[in-house]
Amino acid sequence: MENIHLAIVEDDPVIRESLETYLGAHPALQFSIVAGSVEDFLEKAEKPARVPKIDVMLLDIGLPGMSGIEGIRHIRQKFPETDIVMLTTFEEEDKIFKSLCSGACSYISKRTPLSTIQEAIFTIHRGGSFMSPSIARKVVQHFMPKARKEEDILSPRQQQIVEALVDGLSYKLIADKLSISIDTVRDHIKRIYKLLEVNSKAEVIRKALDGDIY
Amino acid sequence: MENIHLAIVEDDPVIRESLETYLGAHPALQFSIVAGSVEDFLEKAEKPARVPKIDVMLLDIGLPGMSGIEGIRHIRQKFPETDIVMLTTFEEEDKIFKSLCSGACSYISKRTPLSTIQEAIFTIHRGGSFMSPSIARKVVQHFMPKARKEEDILSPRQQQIVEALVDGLSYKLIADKLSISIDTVRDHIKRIYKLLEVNSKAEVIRKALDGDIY
DNA sequence: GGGTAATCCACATGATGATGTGGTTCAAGG
DNA sequence: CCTTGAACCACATCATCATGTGGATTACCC
Repeated sequence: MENIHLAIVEDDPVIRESLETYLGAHPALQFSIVAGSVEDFLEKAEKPARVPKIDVMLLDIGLPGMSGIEGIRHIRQKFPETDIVMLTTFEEEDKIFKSLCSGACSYISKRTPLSTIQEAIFTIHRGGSFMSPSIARKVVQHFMPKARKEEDILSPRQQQIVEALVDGLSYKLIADKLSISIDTVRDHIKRIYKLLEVNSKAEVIRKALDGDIY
Repeated sequence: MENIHLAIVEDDPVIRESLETYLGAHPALQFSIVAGSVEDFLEKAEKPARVPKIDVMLLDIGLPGMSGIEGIRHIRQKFPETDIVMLTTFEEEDKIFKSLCSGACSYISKRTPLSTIQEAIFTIHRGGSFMSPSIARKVVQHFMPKARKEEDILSPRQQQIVEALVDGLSYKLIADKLSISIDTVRDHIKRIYKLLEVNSKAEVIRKALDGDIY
């Protein structure tokens, strides 16, 4: 099995060195770059004649200068093949999602034992993803049925109309599609607006796409 | 530590019984209901005078009768407190997401060792979530920056306009917000339509909310 | 220095959307 | 039996949107 090339970006020297020592001790793991900030990392990545190979990267969020989340974009630009693992003390939802949306592939709590982090690196390099359980829970909750404020307040017919609106159809096309008069379409939409407390197509589409309707 | 009450819905008797035997052997785990289909499960859940307690439920997808995914809704209606774990051979993306959207909290491959499944149950009962690594990867990829078809094709100003459209603002309000003439707003939007190859506000909002723009 | 692109603005026209009023039919429930 | 609500349709009016044509300024690149 080939070596896995790692990078760490972490400002706390204690954590950084303990990771470096523990993970570096494994024969299949080796460090390409160890940095204290994203800026530092990018600079070190420029230095060598040829760009170093990095398979998996451990990235802190709370960094001096550019935050880890901002850093993800820059790093992915230069290292599109690298799997980025956020390693952080915070489990705030918005940080988790911002990280994932920016392109991180895993999100691990710093409280996680080193041995588990090591396992995670192998898992990730195999094409998987490792999430701390509490973080995974937050992620799956994002898919879950929402609070259902509007649930069942729209009749089946009204839901069809909303679907059509979301598909970008005009009143005329909706009328054709559902084989009803355009005035009836207007009528439905009037009622939908009242029910959803909106007053434009745009807002309906937004609500629908945000999952605020069903 | 209190006992964890389990349920299994799985049509394959071999798998069902091996789970029952292995997991049931643990002193902290006990089975409330074991069923071969969702229908079977719901019937058994009705029988006793008082509704049985179920903390964690293992649910197969490929079931006779109602599929596991359909079943999630019915089960959550009756057992809103139960954490539902999909346990399945399939790792198809749409099934994963349909399950999560219906309210499953974890998704585990049947190839996973029994000991890991057992650990997962404890993790889940603690309020976490367990995903097989390959499945977790598919989940996080859903958050990742998309194929970037439209990336960078919109100028910063155009992106501001799109944002405003998504917020449901009219041309007039956008003009006020950006302190420009309404005709200029029209002008921007004309160009945006050409770039995105659409011809209505609705489609722009859809694209933006689907992440097809940035 | 001419080409290109982004931003800005104006005028005009037809299509679409938002909203109100008024009416019919049918099915479900008190 | 009568009310209520969903779904259906029509007419009317004003606002907003979609689209075209034409022009100005700035800035950057070859």
